[in-house]
Amino acid sequence: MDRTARHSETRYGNRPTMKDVAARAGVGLKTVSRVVNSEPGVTPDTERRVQEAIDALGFRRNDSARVLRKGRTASIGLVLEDLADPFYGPLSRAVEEVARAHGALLINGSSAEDPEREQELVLALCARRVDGLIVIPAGDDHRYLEPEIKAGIATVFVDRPAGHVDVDMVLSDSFGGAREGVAHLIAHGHRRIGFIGDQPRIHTATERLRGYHAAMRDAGITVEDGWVSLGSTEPERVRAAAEEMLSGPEPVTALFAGNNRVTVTAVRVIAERERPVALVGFDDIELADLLGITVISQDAAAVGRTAAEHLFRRLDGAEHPPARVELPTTLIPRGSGELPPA
Amino acid sequence: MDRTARHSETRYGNRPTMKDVAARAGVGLKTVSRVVNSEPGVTPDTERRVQEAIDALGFRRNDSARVLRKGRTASIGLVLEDLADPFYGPLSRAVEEVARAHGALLINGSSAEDPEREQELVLALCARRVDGLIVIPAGDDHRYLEPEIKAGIATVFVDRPAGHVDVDMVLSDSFGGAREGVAHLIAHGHRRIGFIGDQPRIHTATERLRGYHAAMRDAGITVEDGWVSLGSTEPERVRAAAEEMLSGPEPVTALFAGNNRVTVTAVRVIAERERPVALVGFDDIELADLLGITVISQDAAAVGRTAAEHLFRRLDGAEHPPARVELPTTLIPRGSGELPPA
DNA sequence: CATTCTATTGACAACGTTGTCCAGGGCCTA
DNA sequence: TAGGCCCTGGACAACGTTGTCAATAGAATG
Repeated sequence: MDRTARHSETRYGNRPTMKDVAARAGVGLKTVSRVVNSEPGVTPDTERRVQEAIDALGFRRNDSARVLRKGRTASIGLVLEDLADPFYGPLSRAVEEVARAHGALLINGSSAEDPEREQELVLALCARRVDGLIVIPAGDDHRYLEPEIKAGIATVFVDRPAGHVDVDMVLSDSFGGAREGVAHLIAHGHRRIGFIGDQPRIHTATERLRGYHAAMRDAGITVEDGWVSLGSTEPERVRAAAEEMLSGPEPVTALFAGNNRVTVTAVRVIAERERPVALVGFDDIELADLLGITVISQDAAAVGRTAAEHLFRRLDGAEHPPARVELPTTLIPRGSGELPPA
Repeated sequence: MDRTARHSETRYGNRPTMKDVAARAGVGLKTVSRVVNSEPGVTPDTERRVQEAIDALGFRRNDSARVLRKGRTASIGLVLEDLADPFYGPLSRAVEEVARAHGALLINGSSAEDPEREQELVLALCARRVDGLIVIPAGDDHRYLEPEIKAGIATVFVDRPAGHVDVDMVLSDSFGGAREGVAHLIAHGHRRIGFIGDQPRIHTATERLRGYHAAMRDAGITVEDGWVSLGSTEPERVRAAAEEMLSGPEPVTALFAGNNRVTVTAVRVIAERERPVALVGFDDIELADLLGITVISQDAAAVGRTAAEHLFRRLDGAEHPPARVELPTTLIPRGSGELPPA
């Protein structure tokens, strides 16, 4: 028994290869390759014989080998925070659609807001030689990406900017959106307005807080201690923060929620209270219309689509310097943001 | 200029390989491989020299080549219906977590309920030689998978059964859940109950309908024409169906919604009406507690986790015949299902 | 000091595909 | 009928990695 046979015995599955197809069809290896890739230069008769052999053996081209040979994988990587978050589902789906239109597959990974896990995922994707990367960063230093980018892996950052590397970015106007939302509350008579947001190391969280402060300053309102709370978006934490702001002798009369998860918890807390509390949330939520929740909406699908289109433009050879796109947000009044101060 | 050089010029990116690292470190190719894979038998000094070369060149192992050599890709494929659907986000995330625990990456694809697209995706994943597949089928004939399964690609079907192939399946108890939900409405005094579900070619849709019929039969109620509507879950279609059932001289007093998308639209339609209409929906929805919607809940994360664990058990060598797991559902009463008939 | 043993290292083939190039056969033209 | 050309098909190398095996050097042993 020669070495090859011994080895093939231990292999898993043992699928037919082009060589097997060629043998069965009585043609050369390259001819099979030509048929599989619809290359010209094969007589209809030969093609038929090859096709029959392919069907009979259940042959399927091994894309790993193809990738190795061609250098391109026709796949892109998407690293986001949590696929289970309703904001990222549509974003991911939009990326997938664009990828599909370009004949590429999508490899997905969730960082769970952990910078180390983000890096681990990104590098694993690079080792797979994905053609491009779309990253919603968890960390704030992405110098580890430099060799990858230099090596030609196109990269687009989404939702939050990249740290210390010069790449394309697609962001939502967090600052402007939050400012508009808070100004909306002020326009409806509120002056004591609370802000509950995500952890301060997350860029969008601080941007939205900046928008809050800007709106307050514009209205000449001094933000008091205890009106602002940044931290995890765990329901318990948010609940505690909200209840704190809504209690005491001089409670806030309105809340601005820094993202969809905060909004959900805020709605619950407010629903339990007697006194009405105005609320504007960043990010739209399903059924928010029925609950009458006023939100600052960002179009997750549009963000994903834009990012993916940028990426593929790069892959198709676009050479312009890295661009930073900022997508606008929309205020959708539905009632909760138009309540007067109690 | 020789052929190699000419070719490498046209290559994209041109990353350093182990050969380059070896040359720089002044060692043999295999020694680099050993260092990269933490294999034993390398002196600390050599290892340091290699590591320096790796860092200096920004080398990253090419996993495509590795896969080709080793036969395993350490990646699994997940084909579902629509990543943007809130039911699939948590499912997908759960699969990802299990995959991560096994050191595998997840490749994702949405079939958009199109059987052809499902097949296309599945075969593309097979060509990538994913180690395993988790499929939420759109079509009802999966014989095209036979060569793949025979070739050793482990496969688990989720949410809906496979057609004409014998594989592992993880399902929710659609029949039992729907039956329980409808019985719940009957127990609260309803007899005229409408059922709005997904397209009849989708297995869960017919199973849930079967559950509806069973509950009605158990209660000795004859289902009248016009109480049942299966079709697309587009809001317009569902809205039309609901309004039809709720109009006329003898309207239904309660609705059973066949999935989350139907529920959402049903809630909207009911909210617009004066007369209260009872509602039970299949699948839980975010904020359903605040809206007081009674649902039959299936744990999407548990479904995903179970499926992924089955898959990896197979990949680890489990040989038992294909199993069919059915996960139970839970009735969560929140008000809408406990309304008496108007 | 000769000999055996072990630890370290590298040469080489192979994984399955695609790009390059050459051979052979048929056809056309003069 | 000879010469040239085009069309089809196949042999071969290369992609970057890992498994196998052999070679070398140094240590240990007698």
